[in-house]
Amino acid sequence: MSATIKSVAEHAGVSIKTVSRVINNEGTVKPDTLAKVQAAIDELNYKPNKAARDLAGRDNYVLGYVYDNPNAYYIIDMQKGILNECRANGYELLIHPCDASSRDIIQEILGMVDSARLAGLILSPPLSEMPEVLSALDDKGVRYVRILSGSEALENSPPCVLVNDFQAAYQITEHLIQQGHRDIGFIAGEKQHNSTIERQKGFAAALAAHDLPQHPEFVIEGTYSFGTGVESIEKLLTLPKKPSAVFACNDEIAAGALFGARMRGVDVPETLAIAGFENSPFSRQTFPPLTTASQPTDQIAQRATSTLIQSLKARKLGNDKQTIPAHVFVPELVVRESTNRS
Amino acid sequence: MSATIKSVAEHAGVSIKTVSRVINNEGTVKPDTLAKVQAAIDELNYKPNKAARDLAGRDNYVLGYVYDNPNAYYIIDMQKGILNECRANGYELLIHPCDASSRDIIQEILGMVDSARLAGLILSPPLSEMPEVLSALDDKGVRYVRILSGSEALENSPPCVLVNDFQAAYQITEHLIQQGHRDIGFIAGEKQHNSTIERQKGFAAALAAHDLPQHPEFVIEGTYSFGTGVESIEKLLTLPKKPSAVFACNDEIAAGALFGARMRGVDVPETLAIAGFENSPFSRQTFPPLTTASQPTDQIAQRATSTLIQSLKARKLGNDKQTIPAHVFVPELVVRESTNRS
DNA sequence: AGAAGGAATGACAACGCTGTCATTTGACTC
DNA sequence: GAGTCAAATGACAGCGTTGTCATTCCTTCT
Repeated sequence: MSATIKSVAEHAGVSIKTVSRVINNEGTVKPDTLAKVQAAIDELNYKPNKAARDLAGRDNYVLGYVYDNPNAYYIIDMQKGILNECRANGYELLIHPCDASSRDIIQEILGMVDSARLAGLILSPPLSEMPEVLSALDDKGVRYVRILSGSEALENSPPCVLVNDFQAAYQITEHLIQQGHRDIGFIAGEKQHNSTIERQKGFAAALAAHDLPQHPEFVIEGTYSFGTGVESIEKLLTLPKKPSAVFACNDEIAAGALFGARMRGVDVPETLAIAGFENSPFSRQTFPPLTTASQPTDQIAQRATSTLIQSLKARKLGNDKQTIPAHVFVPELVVRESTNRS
Repeated sequence: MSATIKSVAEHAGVSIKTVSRVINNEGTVKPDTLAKVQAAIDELNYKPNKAARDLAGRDNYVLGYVYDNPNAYYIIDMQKGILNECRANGYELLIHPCDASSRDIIQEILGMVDSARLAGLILSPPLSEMPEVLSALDDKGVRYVRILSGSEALENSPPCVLVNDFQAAYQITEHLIQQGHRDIGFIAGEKQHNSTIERQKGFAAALAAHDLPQHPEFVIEGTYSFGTGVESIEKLLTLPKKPSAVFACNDEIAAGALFGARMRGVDVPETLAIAGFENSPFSRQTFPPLTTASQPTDQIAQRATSTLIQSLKARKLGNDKQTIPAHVFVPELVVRESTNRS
């Protein structure tokens, strides 16, 4: 059906191998030969057969994105960013949603890497933070890049991209303080997630920096879900001394908190200010819209992918020991009506 | 690294080809040979190399999902359903978000099919409703399954799975009428989408069936977006005669309408009832939660995928002319507080 | 017991590409 | 103008599977 490398070679009057060199940008082809080959490729509308490349070559142009995250907006943005970078570099993407709490999650991932001969994996939280998964991948020699919460990568760690949740949470909290709030509640996501930990640290640090007391009873543990928001606000608003503002660990919790406040007839932001985190689309669609921290998920994903591809290339060229510096993203404060008592 | 078919063959004391027969369930293997081979496969933890299969075989175990849809929840559910079926049948999935309005969308899709040697494509709206895309695929002989709005498939059409938007919209409208509403607004999505057309027809049919007048000024055209909801409600609420209920073409529009109503201080559902469509997660997360029609997106996707795989098998066996009957899904009415003036 | 014929199995080429290594080309030196 | 050497190109095997066709093994029938 479609043109093969052989037909291109004949068309251009060169050997198959030379065409292969052109396709792979090996750089050792004379300019006019290159032009001839390019012309033939264009004319025949030739596309390399991925299966054949994968089979013949050492390296395989397929990346995998493994995730367990109920947040549809996050996943879609991740996919978008990854795909952008994949397309630019001739890679394909296999997606693999999974259940991180499943007993044989490791076998599942390893099996997938094996059967699809993946070149590398992109890992986002919570999978990127599970030591047993990482060490299984290390043992097998599977390349991967991690996206995770933090501000500094460990020495000699596998490549990663960081999101500075601490700083962003600090800023959000500081914004609430500047609005005059002194009693600020905190609603946490899953407490084993780094993002939760970092955000809570940022929150506490901002309070401390402004000499405000920490109220343990103002900190509610939960999950990254709407339901947690609803329930937590219930708890906070029935306290003898109530907070006047709440920082929710993500927008979904914040939306739940907003819902809960409304059910109890509490006005937002007049009586209670609510801030979220993530800048997901619905932070703009609640009433009132949510103050939040904007996390450029697609850019983070794209950066992670380019980092992975870079590390793959480094390995191919043999300089495997080279460490790729981790890029750090800092989510930006976005102020909207939910905290704006003007 | 990983075991090859050859090692399995040696381990089991049979030929490579026999192992291949086992892997592919060809059924012409004696039970005890089969058991021996299976044991060897399990013991060596052998996984067939996809690239090699794709290269050697006629058929390729990779499906593609091409979509252009801003609705993250919809896409994630689609992916989930497709992947379920893919895994059950040993297929891989390549996802390809794209811009349906792009000039060379057809070349883009064809190129993707070519270079990844896709076995078949899954198409959801709006791509599944674009004649130029479909005929390009037909010309190229690319197999695909469509998901689209309707209640009956055309004769001899390529395989598809239908969603009966008409009937669901009829039910929602009837529900509003039963709540005592006589002046009901309608906010449409993109008017070229079949789903919009069918939902509007269902709406009109229900009004007619209950001898209610059609108010053209109550019908607002827009897009499937939050913004449309906000703007449309503005238009409807400034009419000399206002509707007492609104049927929005999807949940996102409905959420926007709710937002708009709230901005104008209009109580929902007391003064204005609002219904959406889709049962996306945030229809449960607005205040008050939205009445809607539940569309089992992941099941629809799974069904579409199994239909595609079935049609692929049929072609392989030569009985290509066999038409696979289209399955019809009817979204179910879900009543929540946004229309419930009790 | 031998023939016949279908079921089960195997040998081998082929799929389209890349890696290795050999060969050719051409620029430069003396 | 012959010699040198790097750059450019090519010939060929091999990646792990499946398709084709040949072969072997049974079962059944005469």
